Amino acid sequence: MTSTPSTSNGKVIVGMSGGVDSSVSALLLLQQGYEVEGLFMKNWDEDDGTEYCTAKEDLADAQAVCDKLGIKLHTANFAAEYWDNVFEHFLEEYKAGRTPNPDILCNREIKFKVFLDYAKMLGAELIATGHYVRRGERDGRPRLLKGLDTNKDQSYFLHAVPEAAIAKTLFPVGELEKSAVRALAEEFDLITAKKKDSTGICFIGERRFKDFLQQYLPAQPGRIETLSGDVIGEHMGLMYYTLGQRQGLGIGGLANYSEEPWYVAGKDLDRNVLQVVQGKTDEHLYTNALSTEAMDWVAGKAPVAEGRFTAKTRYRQSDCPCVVRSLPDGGVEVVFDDPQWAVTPGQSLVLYDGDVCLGGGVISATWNTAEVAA
RNA sequence: UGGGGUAUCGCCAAGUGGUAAGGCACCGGUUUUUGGUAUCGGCAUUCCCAGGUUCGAAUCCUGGUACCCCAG
Repeated sequence: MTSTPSTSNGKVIVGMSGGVDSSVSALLLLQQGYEVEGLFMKNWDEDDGTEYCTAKEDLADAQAVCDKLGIKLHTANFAAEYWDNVFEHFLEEYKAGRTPNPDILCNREIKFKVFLDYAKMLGAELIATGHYVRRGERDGRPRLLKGLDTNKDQSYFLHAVPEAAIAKTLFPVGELEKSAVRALAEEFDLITAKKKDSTGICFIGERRFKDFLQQYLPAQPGRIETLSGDVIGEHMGLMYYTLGQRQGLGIGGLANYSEEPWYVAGKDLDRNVLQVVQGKTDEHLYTNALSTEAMDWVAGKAPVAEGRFTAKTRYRQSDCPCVVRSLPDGGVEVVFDDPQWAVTPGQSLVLYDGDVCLGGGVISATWNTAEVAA
């Protein structure tokens, strides 16, 4: 099957998750002549009573793939770093009533920092991951580009990785469609060929989210109110809900209201009240402007002080045209051409210039402005 | 305890003699490396209870029970 690799291209450590994407990444790098080794990271210790042995299965799959490819698999446990640099911040955000995206931090702090350093220790200058993004170059500098498969593009999650790390990373599947990746896995008889894509927080996995949070953040029940102040339910704690959320509110039919479902439109932290509106198109679910905290620019600094770009406020969203203005504190203010649905503080705004992912920042506030985007 | 009204899935609610709509909620699947969204599927052999009429009733009759409103 795979020919004996010539080592002419140097040594690269592939982050093997036990999924099909990283499996095929390793395969492709071998074919490209790299000296390939794998690393399986375990960054979450299941100390909670519940049993989730998926990590064990993933390791077994990663090992099986490496055996098949004839490469060495290292293992490492970065659980301490994950807890300190990702999870604690995750909990702090939730406590503050916001909705963080831990995987973005995980990429910046773990996969493209701790892992990268670890790879150096193993004698490799390069790492590789199974992300659907591409590394490009413009003006002699490394760029983070969207994956070719627009349906799988994961640049949203990597926007906070600095260009120095991007420069040392290979993204073999970023050039491929997902279907081609699976076909390759099948062709080379990799055990992960038909494995379902993993979801849930990276390294933690799929959970009943409210139950999961409840293990770390105690319940603080309060009222659910309409914007006009009618009390129509009870919530378990504001941190368990996010803007635009429909499921889990437990609001049934009400005599003097329509039959439309209810959505979370806001949180009143002072009164511990969850504010809801009825119907997905309620105007209070839309905002057209936002500000962010200090940005993570892939290139290290803002491309321009002000300009037109496109942006995503959540993963897998289409690119939305907007005007971006830099703020003195390193953040940006963004005004969208069109109103955006349920933009949520704590989540990340990610900016694009065509296929180039410029960077992004955590959304700190949203509002509506009458100001027309230039 | 005089008068009037209502009792159908967890909630809202169709159905007035022909063999239980729909929505919300909830549960499960799909989509998805956050949360969320979206999407598909499941969800009352039974209509407050007990009798009766009828070939046949949630729908008619009788008697209970509960709640609501107006009178006291």
